[in-house]
Amino acid sequence: MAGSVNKVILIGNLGNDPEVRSLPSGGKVVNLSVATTDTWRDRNTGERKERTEWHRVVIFNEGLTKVAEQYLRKGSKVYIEGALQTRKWQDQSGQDRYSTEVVLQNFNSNLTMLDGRGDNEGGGFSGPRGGEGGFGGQSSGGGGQSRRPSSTPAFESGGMDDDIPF
Amino acid sequence: MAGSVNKVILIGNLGNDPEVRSLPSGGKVVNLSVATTDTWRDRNTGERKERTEWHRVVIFNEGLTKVAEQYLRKGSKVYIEGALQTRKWQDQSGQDRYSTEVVLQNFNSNLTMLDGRGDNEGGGFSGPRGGEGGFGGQSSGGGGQSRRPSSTPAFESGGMDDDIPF
Amino acid sequence: MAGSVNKVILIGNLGNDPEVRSLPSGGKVVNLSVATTDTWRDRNTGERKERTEWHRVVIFNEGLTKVAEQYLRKGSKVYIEGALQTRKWQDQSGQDRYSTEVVLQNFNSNLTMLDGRGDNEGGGFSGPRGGEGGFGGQSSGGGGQSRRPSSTPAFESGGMDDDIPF
Amino acid sequence: MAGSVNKVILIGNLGNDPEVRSLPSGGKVVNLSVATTDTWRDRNTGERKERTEWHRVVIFNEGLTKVAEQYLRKGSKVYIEGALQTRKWQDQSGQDRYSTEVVLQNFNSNLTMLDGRGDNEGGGFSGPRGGEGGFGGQSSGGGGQSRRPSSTPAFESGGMDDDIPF
DNA sequence: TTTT
DNA sequence: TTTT
Repeated sequence: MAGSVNKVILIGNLGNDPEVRSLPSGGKVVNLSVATTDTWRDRNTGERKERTEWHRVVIFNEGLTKVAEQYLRKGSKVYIEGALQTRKWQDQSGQDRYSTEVVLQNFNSNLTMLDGRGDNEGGGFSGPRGGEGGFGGQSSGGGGQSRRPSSTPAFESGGMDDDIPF
Repeated sequence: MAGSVNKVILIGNLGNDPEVRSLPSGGKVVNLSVATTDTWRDRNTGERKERTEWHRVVIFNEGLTKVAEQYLRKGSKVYIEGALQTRKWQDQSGQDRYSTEVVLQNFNSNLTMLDGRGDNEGGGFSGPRGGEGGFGGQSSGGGGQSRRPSSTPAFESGGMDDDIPF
Repeated sequence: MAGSVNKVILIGNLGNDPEVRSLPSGGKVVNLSVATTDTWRDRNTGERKERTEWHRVVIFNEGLTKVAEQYLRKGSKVYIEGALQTRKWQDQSGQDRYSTEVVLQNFNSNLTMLDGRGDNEGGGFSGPRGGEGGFGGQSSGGGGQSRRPSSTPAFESGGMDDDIPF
Repeated sequence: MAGSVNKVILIGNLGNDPEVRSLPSGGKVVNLSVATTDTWRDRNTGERKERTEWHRVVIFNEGLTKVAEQYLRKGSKVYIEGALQTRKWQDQSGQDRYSTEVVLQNFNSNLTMLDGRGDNEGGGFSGPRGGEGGFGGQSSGGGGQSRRPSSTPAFESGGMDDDIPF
């Protein structure tokens, strides 16, 4: 159909290091688990509420898989732009199951690291962005994750949820 | 967590009439099934490919449930802005299952009908939009589905503006 | 800088036919004037208010200039995704002036026609989209402005899909 | 008009402290100057290029003016969601001039601070977000700009997160 | 004027 | 200048 748009925009933190898999074709696929958290005050009681949502993100775009592999780590804050896709699979009993993922496949995807350096003393970094001369995917990598592995954190666990479907 | 964004933007068509359910609270929930379709040319064969994605949309926002119920029908083209949410449920065998939906619950949601009138003879229409005086959700409904022309409301025309800078 | 996002999303109507200019380089630039209108009810008086905003859109992306030139006309409804850019120029008295435009230059841009056919009896339609095999810009063109019926491209009908997973 | 969308999404840094002005009505308006930067490699020379765009952002939304005033400072990184608006004014010579701004006025706006703490010694952090019980605008404020340590809000500390399921 |  |  003409006139279709399918876009997801997320800003959140990685729950784990990126999972990188190699494809037979030689390419790579990267899976991210990204948390977004809404907090609000209960209209009646006034108490602070919180709900964390976990998003399964799959990166096929070549430039973006590199950014993810090199710069992202557990705890990294990212901006993600992709498309919703529901994949069908069979569970062990042969039953049909569905998983919905945020897919970064084409040029109309984006992955940008939002973590500044914790210890921003002068250096800096600016990863490759597929700008006017780009390669099919805008990307921007941020530095400094590997330099502070021990301080990874920083994002608050909201009551963890057992209910995660993937 | 602070600094979180969870946003989905869709433009697509309804695969069915909206499903409206009443809640014990007196409120209503509306479910939509929205199709988006990507088409592209195969890099190698050059043939035209197409993939349709179906999105489950759930509307809790009161203003938007009204718009959906009144104006949307099977085939309607809509602009939707909501958030990704994965819900856990049990299937008949008691097994955990998960469904990911696009939820329109809060002010930061939007539902706009994009169908002009197929036979644009006369009426016009501009539904309620929660603008500056809004009620917690921006909405704009359009009439003119040819299946219910008689219910197309006729609003007045907007005047021209001299102040355009180009 | 890393970690930057500059994105504009518009759905509106063209106030005029697209203005196409050829560049010395052989490329083309297309300018669109796009109107978006907000309507709301005055909080106090309850009367209906309306404000129309005009947006200057500039298309450099090659695939999208073609879509604009071929399919868009005065009145066309479009979905646009681009970036904000402010350009400096000198007026006749040599004074500096600034114009802010929505620029569609790179892959991270999109232009999709949202007009169904005015006389939508039967045919569907599916324009070219720069999908996985795209050329640096997602695009979807639609025909059928009633003002130029003769040039309406005849694309095949996209039928409804049985594969709905819910 | 129905079927209109006017949305701007920015992630960038403040070039200056927010400018806060009080209105006769008792309300406040906050102006931000936000930079976004695109970097790319020149297709021919291969050298790194950069273009910084400055955006004028105007916040009328009450909840968001508070967030801006309390938490944002020169250098802060922010996520902004608003609408494009062009304003007409007269320069000293009485000539018409136009300024295009990103306006955060209604519920369909958002302002979220993206700066983690520069010196991440201590805690996590979670600012207020106008969720389901919000006041007409989603907001998230973050503290910890090192330039005003004394005003760093003391939010509860986030624990380490062993619980992430994937 | 920011940031990298 | 559009559209409703």
